[in-house]
Amino acid sequence: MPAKKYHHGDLRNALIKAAITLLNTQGAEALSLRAVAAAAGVSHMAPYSHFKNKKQLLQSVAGWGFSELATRMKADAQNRTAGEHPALSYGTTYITFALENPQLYRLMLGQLDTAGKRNQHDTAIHSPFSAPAPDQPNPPLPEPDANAQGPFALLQAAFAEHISDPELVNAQALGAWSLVHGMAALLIEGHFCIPPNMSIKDFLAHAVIRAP
Amino acid sequence: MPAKKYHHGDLRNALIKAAITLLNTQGAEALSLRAVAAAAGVSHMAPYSHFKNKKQLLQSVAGWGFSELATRMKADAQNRTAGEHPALSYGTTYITFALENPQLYRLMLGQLDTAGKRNQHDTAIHSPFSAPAPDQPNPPLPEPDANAQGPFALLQAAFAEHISDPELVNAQALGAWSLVHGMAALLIEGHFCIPPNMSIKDFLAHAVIRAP
DNA sequence: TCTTTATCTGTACACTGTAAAGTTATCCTT
DNA sequence: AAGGATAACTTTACAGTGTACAGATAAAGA
Repeated sequence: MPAKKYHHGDLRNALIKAAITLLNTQGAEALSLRAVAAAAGVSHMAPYSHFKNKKQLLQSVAGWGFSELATRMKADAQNRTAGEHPALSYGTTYITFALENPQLYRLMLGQLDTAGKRNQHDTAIHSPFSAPAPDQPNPPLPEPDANAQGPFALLQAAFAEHISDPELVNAQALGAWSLVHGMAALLIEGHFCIPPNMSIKDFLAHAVIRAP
Repeated sequence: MPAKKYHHGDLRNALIKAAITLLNTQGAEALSLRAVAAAAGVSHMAPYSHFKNKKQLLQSVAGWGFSELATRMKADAQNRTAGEHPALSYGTTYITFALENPQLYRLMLGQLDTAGKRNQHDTAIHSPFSAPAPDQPNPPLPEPDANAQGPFALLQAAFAEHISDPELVNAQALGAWSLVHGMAALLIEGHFCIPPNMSIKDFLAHAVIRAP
């Protein structure tokens, strides 16, 4: 293993990794570009060889998180018990991930928007439900995988099995996504807790509104 | 009207107002303490006479927003058509508010947590669904009102009418809250749009999951 | 070997939040 | 009305931030 080279060799991924470590240990406030560089053992300007600016580094971190989340969602969905609705599986994985990685999840949410200046036609949803595509150039960290069919499409397909109206299918899928997304956000901010005698999956199932 | 006094007289509220204006015109990135002070026509240290630090100013801004939102929710809920579920009314108002004030809403979300350092027992939910209590000392801006019964309690009561199990009532109310919260967040980040031929209320009603 | 090029360092600057001390006006007592 | 206490505001100062620019270094190709 190379001890201390001038050219790091894999600085880009090392920076993302360092950022995640820093995030988990010191919190989001301490996540400065300089601190990340120092944690990776390079000068505070080295990151600019691999990222346009701080925001782009954070987006790469978020992208890695989304990629990781998508991988887990896919895996859990395949292992689910027969007859279980895919949405329940996805949602449980999603919420579990958020609760296990609150700092990272918060950062992911923060990088979701296009920095406020939403320009014309960026349909790139960049979310767990439409495949992240973390970054274009270098291959990111372990690179879970770039699956063509995002979870959201599968979600729609699941609802389409019992509903004919395509607009209703869409609304239902978006409703499921919204519910899970909102619940994760409220949970990690501590606005309520899941009753200790319930699993996340049970609670999620109970939280689905019974239409009158 | 006083032209230019050394003692502003109402600087605290002027700062909150200036912050909101700055937020809507220049965006969140430009919302520095110094910029807010300058917009209010005072030195950059003047805010420290009224706020402990920047975070406290932002929390007051968020608090004003929550107060405003709660007022609207209450008003709309009272004017709703007979038979309409309170949750649908609340949700529509909530989402409408978020879409009309995306910058403010984002800031409100960001100030929701206890700055990451969630300490032991802060049950203070500080959200639209449990009354904001924007700040303790000075009376904030127009001060909509401090209603004892928060929207969330009313939400629970509405579900309790048709459901007996109290734990299920709670889960349903939290599910409704999560759905609305998540949908608002996803909408303002542009992850999907409400079909142009649908009202927010219609879409929300269609998004409620039809349990199998 | 020499040149090119990507990667990393050093220096510099504008801007941020905030600490400390000084200034000014208002209020409260007499 | 005089004078002192106090709250509101200003000035100065400093460490930390993101980033622009120019230079140093090492790897790769000629």
